[in-house]
Amino acid sequence: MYKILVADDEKNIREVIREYAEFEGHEVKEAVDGMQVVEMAKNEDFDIIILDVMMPKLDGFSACKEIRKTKNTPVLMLSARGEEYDKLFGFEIGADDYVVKPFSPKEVLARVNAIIKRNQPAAAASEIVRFEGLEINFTSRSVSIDGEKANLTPKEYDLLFYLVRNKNIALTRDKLLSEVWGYDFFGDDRTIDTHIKMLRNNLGEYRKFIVTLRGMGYKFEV
Amino acid sequence: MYKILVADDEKNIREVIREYAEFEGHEVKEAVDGMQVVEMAKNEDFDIIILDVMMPKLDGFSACKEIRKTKNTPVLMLSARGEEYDKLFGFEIGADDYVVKPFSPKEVLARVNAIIKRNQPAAAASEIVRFEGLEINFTSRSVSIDGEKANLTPKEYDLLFYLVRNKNIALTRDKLLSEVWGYDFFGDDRTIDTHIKMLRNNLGEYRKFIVTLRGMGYKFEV
DNA sequence: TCAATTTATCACATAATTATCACATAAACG
DNA sequence: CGTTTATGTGATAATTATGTGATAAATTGA
Repeated sequence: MYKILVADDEKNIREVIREYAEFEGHEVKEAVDGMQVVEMAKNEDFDIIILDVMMPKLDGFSACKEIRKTKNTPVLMLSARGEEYDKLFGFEIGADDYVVKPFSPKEVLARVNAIIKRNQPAAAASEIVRFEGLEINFTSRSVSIDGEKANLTPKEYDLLFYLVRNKNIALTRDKLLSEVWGYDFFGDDRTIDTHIKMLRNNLGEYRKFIVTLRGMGYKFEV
Repeated sequence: MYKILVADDEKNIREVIREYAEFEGHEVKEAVDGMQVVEMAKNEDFDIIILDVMMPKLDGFSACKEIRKTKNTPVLMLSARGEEYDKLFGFEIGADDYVVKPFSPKEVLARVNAIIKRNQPAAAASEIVRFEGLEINFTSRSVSIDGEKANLTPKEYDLLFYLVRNKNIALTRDKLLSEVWGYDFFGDDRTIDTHIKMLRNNLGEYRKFIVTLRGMGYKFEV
């Protein structure tokens, strides 16, 4: 069962997707404009967000960009034929896939399933991501650098994994502290800096992926 | 490592895919038209075939159909925007997935990986597994070390078997307790450590396979 | 039942990790 | 430029996690 957020100003579009998705056993929530979908996406974790390109208040592209500032939730774009193909095809705005209207709900759900599967590899398959020579295996809790096994401490793993799971998202020290150290940690902000330092040392040349956001925190940027 | 066959008449398309795929450690062969790809696909076993829709001599749809007469090799279709959407979306011709040009090689490889994983169900577990001189026979519930029968206690067998069945997967103490001891065991976490200790002692030099994941638990790593 | 075996827990030894501090360095700012 | 502020970093004490031997409790099998 997936949690799906559908954003479209046309009621019948939302309904046809809802109907089909619920038939497949998914949970569907709806948004009617770009502002609303951004709001909902920030406050709740969805497995996928389906965004119409043409929406009141905030268009789909901008909504997608806005969402991506805080979450990596997969996004499927819906566009009418002829609408700004280049943006769509370039995947510049960070959408995972798109469907051109008119579509069949079956088609949309097939893509939804494909995207989610791609983003949540089956339990059997190892969950591995790679950035150049930096390979991160979440399943086996291991990291290798140019094929060489890295030896990280527990906090370093936790920190790196969190950064990577939220890659390209700016993370404040507060956010990192509460997510990696736990809400009940009341120590010093600067503790993070030390762990970032150690993580960087362990990552060798791939320390470049960990970028400092002055006055804010850090992010893993690829 | 997968064997990938890329068929496209555009050289730069083939090259961009080859480059990215080889970076991921795959083997890539190329075909420049529909006839050639059918020929190659029939004579050699690939893990996946990437087919452009528009190709000289024989188009991608027909090539796919032709290949499917003799092989079930997964097929990923590449199509330019606007090309016969209906056929594509219907997956009528038996393609496993499709990507619309222009695409990012990353996107293509992500789909390649997804398709291959989907098509290679985990091999049936062999009743006997061997890691160097450590032989584990699940059927007869026995373990031998360099040919010498090891004498494990029931819990040691259970623990070892579980670790091995989940090799290369990080297992928390909680997970081990609930899976090996049972969900209704409410004892001490550290009990595991003692059993790991005894198991290690029994495995001799092959204790190296059992690695401690500090702050987390253990895993069997090969 | 009772001895043998297995299991769970404890206590202590050892090893690894972590948080913090102090100072160095770099960036931002007027 | 000099000042202020933020981040980088080495050192280290304190903390925490794991390894392990001993032992008590539980289970098994004759």
